[in-house]
Amino acid sequence: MTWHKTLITKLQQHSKLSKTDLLAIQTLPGQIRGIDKNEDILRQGDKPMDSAVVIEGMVARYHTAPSGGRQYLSYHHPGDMPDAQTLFLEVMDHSLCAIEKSVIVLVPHKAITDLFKKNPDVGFAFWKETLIDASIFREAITNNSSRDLQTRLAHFFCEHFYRACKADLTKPAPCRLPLTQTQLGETLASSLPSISRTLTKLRKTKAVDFENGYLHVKNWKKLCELGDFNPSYLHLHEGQKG
Amino acid sequence: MTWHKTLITKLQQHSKLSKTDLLAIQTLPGQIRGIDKNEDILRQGDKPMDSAVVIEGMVARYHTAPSGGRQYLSYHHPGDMPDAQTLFLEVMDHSLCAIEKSVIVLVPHKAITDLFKKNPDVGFAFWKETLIDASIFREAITNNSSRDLQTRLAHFFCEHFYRACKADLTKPAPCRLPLTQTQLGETLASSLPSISRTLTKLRKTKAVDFENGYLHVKNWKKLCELGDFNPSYLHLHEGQKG
DNA sequence: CGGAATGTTGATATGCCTCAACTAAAGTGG
DNA sequence: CCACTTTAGTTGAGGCATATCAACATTCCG
Repeated sequence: MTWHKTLITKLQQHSKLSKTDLLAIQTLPGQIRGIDKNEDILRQGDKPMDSAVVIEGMVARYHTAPSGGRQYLSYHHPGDMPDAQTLFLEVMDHSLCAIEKSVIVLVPHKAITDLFKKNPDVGFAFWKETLIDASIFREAITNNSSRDLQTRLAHFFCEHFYRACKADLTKPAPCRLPLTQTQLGETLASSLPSISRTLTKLRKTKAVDFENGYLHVKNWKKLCELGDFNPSYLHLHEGQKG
Repeated sequence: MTWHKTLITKLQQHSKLSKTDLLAIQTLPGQIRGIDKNEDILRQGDKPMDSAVVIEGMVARYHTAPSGGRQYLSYHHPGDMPDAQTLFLEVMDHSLCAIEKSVIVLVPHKAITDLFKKNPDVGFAFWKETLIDASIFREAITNNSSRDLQTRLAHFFCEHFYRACKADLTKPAPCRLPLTQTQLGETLASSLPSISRTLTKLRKTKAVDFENGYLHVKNWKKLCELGDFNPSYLHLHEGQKG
């Protein structure tokens, strides 16, 4: 299977694409690159000439505080283009790293924007992707600002599980989520000990269990309630609005 | 002055547009609407057929918690299109309201996307606008998650002041910021009393003063330090990558 | 097998929330 | 124009969630 298929599958989660559009996407050139665990793909300040499509693994965006601490902003899975904004924003305002050993494809900006000019609907699909991204950021603001830690954690698990299901990444019951508790803390504005204690509390609800990089969702409905989770902000109702 | 000029000025803050593009933008139809203070323009769940351009005043996006509380997500000024995402996302995942008496222009989605198909560079300029939006959301995640309250407040003031200056909204020294302390709290993940106390502390630094809906920046450099503020995430270096 | 990274648990400290009383300003109607 | 009501802001006291520090247990990995 070519990497184009991975990208197309992702776009089709929310956009309808014509035969012509699909063929056009498949003409995109790209250079495959393996990334080690914890390796940076891009750093704040970089001015890349291409954008990455995730093919395997998981990558994350993060801000670096003056103290050196990290604030993780989002996580990305196969089919995602986590630095799509570099198509039009020259300078990276954050960094991009691999959470686990990953594979990406680097696609030159010029090839992408030329494609958009010839096939506007492809451009709209990519645009929609970046708009869903923005919606996820908005939800993260609310999650980290307005919810208590247990709700926050549960919400984060819900989002990850829901997206993984939609992308069909989670065939067997346990869902891969290769994060340390430290990273969960750096995502959810919390400290490692608090994360640990809150995980224990969540475990006792019998709704989820998180251990060794795997998420075991035992009671989805209950987990959604615990996390105040409503998936509408993910906008994955397939194909509506082109 | 027609409302198109307001929109064009905003786009030109970050994108170069050709004569043809400018003329094309000026053919956009739009319906002018006045909005009262605190009136909602759009609510979570709405499926609008047009997008709003702010012409006068200030509007905000917000999430509503189950308890009824608000989390403000962003603030928008003349020239902004705060619901641009509805071009491609059918359902509103948040609400949009006027912070003060405002004027907006409603532009039909169809007219906008038709324009993009004929003039891709105009589409790219709008796209860039939504990408800057996303960058601001990312910064808000970090601000509300990783910084202490005083830094958070100072950063918020920096962002507002910087954007106002770039948009040339702040000819006289005091910069309009028509928010109550309650709203500041609902923006910065804090309570009213904490905001009040922190404002007093900030006042004592002689870097800023905020009162009666006006922001008095007295020492910009110091305020930036207090707020850990670096404007690069606003991507307003005019015309590059246009 | 040994060292590093990760996770658990406890004790203490603290920033901020909540509640509450009060002041000040602004908007409303007689 | 003034009394009344509402909204906005200040300040204080007490309590709680969570940060921080620390010791220990566990797992991972070369």
